[in-house]
Amino acid sequence: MRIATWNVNSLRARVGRVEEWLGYARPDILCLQETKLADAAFPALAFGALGYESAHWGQGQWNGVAILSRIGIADVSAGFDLSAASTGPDDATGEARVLWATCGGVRVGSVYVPNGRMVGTSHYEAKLHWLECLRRQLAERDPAEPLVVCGDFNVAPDDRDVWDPTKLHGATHVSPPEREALRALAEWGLVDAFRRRYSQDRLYSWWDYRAGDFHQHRGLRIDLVLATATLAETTSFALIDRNARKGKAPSDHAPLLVDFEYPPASHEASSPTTVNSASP
DNA sequence: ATGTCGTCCGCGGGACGA
Repeated sequence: MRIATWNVNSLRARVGRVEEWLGYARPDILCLQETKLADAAFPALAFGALGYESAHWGQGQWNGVAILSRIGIADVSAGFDLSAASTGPDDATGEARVLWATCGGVRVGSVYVPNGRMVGTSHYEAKLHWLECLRRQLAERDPAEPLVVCGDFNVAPDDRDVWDPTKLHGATHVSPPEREALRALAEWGLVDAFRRRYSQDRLYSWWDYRAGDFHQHRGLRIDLVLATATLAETTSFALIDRNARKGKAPSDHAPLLVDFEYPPASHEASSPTTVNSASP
C-alpha cells in the first residue's frame, strides 16, 4: 500500500501537477494540504477520472485538507470534536486543518499544522495548542490499529531535518516545545515512517521559494507520514520526490510517499503465477 | 537582498500569509 502526502500550496494553481504526479507515482492514498479551496471548488471529478475517490474539507482562501484514495474511502470526519473553549484570538482548532477517513482498512489523517509564525507570539501558542488537540484526538483511538497521520507538521523533528540549525536556533519549526509535541505523538505510538528507511541529514521536503533555496539545498523536512507500529514495521520504501519540486509552477513542498507491505501477504494465498515465477 | 509565491479585491498593484 502506497501512502503519500503533499502540501500543494493552492490546489487551483497545482491541479495539473497533482494529476501528472498521480499518473506516475500512483499512490493508493494521497493526503493533500493547503488546497485553499471551498468544498464546491474541489476538483473531485478530475481525480475521479484518474480512479480516485476523495474527501475534502476546505474553507476557501486559506488552509484546506483532502484525502484521495483508489482503495475506498469511508467514515470521513473533519476537524476536532471540541468541547473545550478556544484558547485565544488566534486559536486555529476550528480551521480546515485535519481530515480523517478509512481507506483500505487503514485509518488515515491528513493534517496541516499551523505555522506558528514567531516563537512567543499568540500564533505560536495556538500552534502548540493545536498539536495538543491532535494528541488528544489520537488518545481516543487504539494505537494497535493500522493508522497514519500524514501532512505538513510545520515542525522539523530533529537537526538532521534542518539545513542550518544554527541559523534557525530560536525560530519556529525547531523549538523544543514544538519538537516535544511531536515526541508526545510518538509516545502514543506513531513512528516517522521515512526514518525507517533513511537516517541521514539533508533530506528535505520544503524549500523557500526565495533566494534559490531549493537549488542550494536549504530546506526543512517538515512533511511526515507517521504510522502506528503495525504499519510502520512493514515500511518497504520511502521517497521525497524532489522532481515534483522542479520545473514550472511547483509547490514549495515536495510530495512524500511511503510503501507499506500491508495488509501482510497470506502464506496460503500463493497463486500458480507466483509459483511459476519463483526462482529455482 | 526586503530575495517568491499564493490569496484577495478588482482591473492595477498593494496587503497579507507562508
